Amino acid sequence: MANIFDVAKKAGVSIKTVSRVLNNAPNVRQATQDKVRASMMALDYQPSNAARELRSGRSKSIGILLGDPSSGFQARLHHAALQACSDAGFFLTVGLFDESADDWAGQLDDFLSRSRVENMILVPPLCDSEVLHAHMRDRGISFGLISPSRPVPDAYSIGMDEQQAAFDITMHLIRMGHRQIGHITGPTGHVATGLRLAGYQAALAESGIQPNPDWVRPGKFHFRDAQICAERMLANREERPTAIFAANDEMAAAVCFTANSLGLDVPRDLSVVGFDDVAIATTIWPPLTTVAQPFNAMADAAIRLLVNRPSETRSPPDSSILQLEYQLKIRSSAAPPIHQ
Amino acid sequence: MANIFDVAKKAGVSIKTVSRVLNNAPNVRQATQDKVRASMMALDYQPSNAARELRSGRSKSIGILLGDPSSGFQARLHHAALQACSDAGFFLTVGLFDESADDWAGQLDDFLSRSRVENMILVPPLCDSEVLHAHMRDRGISFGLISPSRPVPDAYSIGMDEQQAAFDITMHLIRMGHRQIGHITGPTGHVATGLRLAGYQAALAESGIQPNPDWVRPGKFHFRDAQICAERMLANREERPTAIFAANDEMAAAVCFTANSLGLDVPRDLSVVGFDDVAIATTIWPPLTTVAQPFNAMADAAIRLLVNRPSETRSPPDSSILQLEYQLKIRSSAAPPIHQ
DNA sequence: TTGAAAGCGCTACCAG
DNA sequence: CTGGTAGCGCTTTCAA
Repeated sequence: MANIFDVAKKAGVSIKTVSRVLNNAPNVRQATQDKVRASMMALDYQPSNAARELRSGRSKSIGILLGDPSSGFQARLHHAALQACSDAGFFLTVGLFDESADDWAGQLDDFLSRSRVENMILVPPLCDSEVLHAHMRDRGISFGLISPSRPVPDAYSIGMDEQQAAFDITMHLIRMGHRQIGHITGPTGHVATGLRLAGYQAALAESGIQPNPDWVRPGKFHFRDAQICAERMLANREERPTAIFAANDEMAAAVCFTANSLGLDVPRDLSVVGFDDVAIATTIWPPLTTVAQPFNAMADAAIRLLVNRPSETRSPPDSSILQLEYQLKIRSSAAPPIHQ
Repeated sequence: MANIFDVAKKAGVSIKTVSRVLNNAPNVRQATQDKVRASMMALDYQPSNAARELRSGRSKSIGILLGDPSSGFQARLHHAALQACSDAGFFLTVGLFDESADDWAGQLDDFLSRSRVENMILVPPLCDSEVLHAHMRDRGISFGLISPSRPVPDAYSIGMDEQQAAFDITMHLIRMGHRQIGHITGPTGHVATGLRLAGYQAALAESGIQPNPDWVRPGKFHFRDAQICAERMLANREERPTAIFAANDEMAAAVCFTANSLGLDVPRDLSVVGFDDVAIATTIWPPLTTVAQPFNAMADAAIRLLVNRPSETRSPPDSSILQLEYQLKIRSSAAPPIHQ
């Protein structure tokens, strides 16, 4: 494989000039640049990451810590990070993380030493750990947080307006004509749980709908728990919701499942909406109407901020969360209620 | 961060000796080794991958090409590869691959140039592409194939006995007392489809059960298609299967879904079994009885073979598939039929 | 069994 | 705007 000397020789310049072109340094005449680039092209030149990293001390990898692989949310974020890295010419170095183990800091340290990355992306629930933040600061690691509960000093925080999204999707149901709307929440203690619930409540309030406390139940983000919630909510044939908003897609799938087993057709007899837009939303049938989190945009933003930090954004991260645009995905799990 | 000179100085040896210890080279006295290791420990020394790679030309990364992120199968394999790499002290470099694009060879070349890996793992469907094999051979890349349809010269092939597994899980149903067993197949053209079907048929034959052609239907490995198959199979209340073996877990989930909507309880009125043991198998309720593919063992084996190649297994790969042990996961989606 | 020294491919300092 | 040259941290020949 060709190296920088080959390119320089072919272009009739010094290796330093080739290096400048490679790094988009200023002060290279356009004509020289073109010559160099042509030469690189002709030789199918690819710079050696190892050499660049060794010499510059800067790594072309961005680290991410991932836990539960069966979580659709993490899987989706993982894929988005992969995509974003690839687009930015970086590599993603994944550290498998045991969230249930005690030693979070130790696990982080091991990963940092082994991988030598200097940029990290943290996703929930790790992104809210102050111990982890402190360790990264100590080691001079820059980090981006995706969907943290609150911004963190010296870190880039990226998220979306979850409450507004929950409001919107509930309003979608209301505008279709639903007034009996249930909600299955996430686990207590999880920020998203509160935000999504608040959005749901605000939508009801704004529409003058009296909330029914029996129709708000805790599903812990799990299929099984949500199934039980749905059974309870739908048990009373006289008085049951015509629509259910589940705080994530796995739970929405569970609601569909339960409805079916009670002889209810989705969406004819019951509308169901979810949140996140992960794999299961389009695996099952009917596909779920849900809130699509801007996973790709979030990962892109995180990487761009991390990577452009010294030049473009020369300021240290401000202490706020960069809110990205979510999207309502209208699919077929929700429809107007049947009025008799 | 400490470097090899620091370690050498502290241990009172030359850097060459430290290097020998690092690489488990022979010809280092035990006492010297201990001294060096102690010194490494004390300084919290981590060798620089960049420097090692630059000098030796050998990379600590193993490449993998991944396509459809919503495929539970690929997601599971991805995670297994991550785990195996981490255990072996390697890094996994993922290339996002567009299986639906034409230019497979071009995509591979790009990845290879950019990443500079010299070891690759290929998973279905890429692992069966002869174009890809040829390109890797040309570039001197060693590669391991997971679940290829047939072994490939100069490559390590790893898989499991799919037909036997399909036989086993069908027999599991039969031993519970089922005699009316349906099967939903994968897409035609996919090796696993034929193997799993053959295992199913062999089990029926061995048990003297007359196969019912209406009860074998094509689900293409997709939830939606399988749902339609299940509706057809279960439509006839007089004459319908008491158990269905779906050729993957997503389709088994679809069968559960359909059964529910027809007022059938799983497993009381219908037993359902799947294949693969991916995330959805334990997300839904009841959890699926299924065949657990040895994902972790397959990834481990692939990496071990790739990495130990020069020394341990000095022979080039023999042209056979290393068959690993699968496991029947007995969960609650299958039970004995109710006899009246 | 150990050590001295060369050099992998690149970036960065300092000249010109 | 461009070039010479030192050196990142390690592995590897070659000697001892």
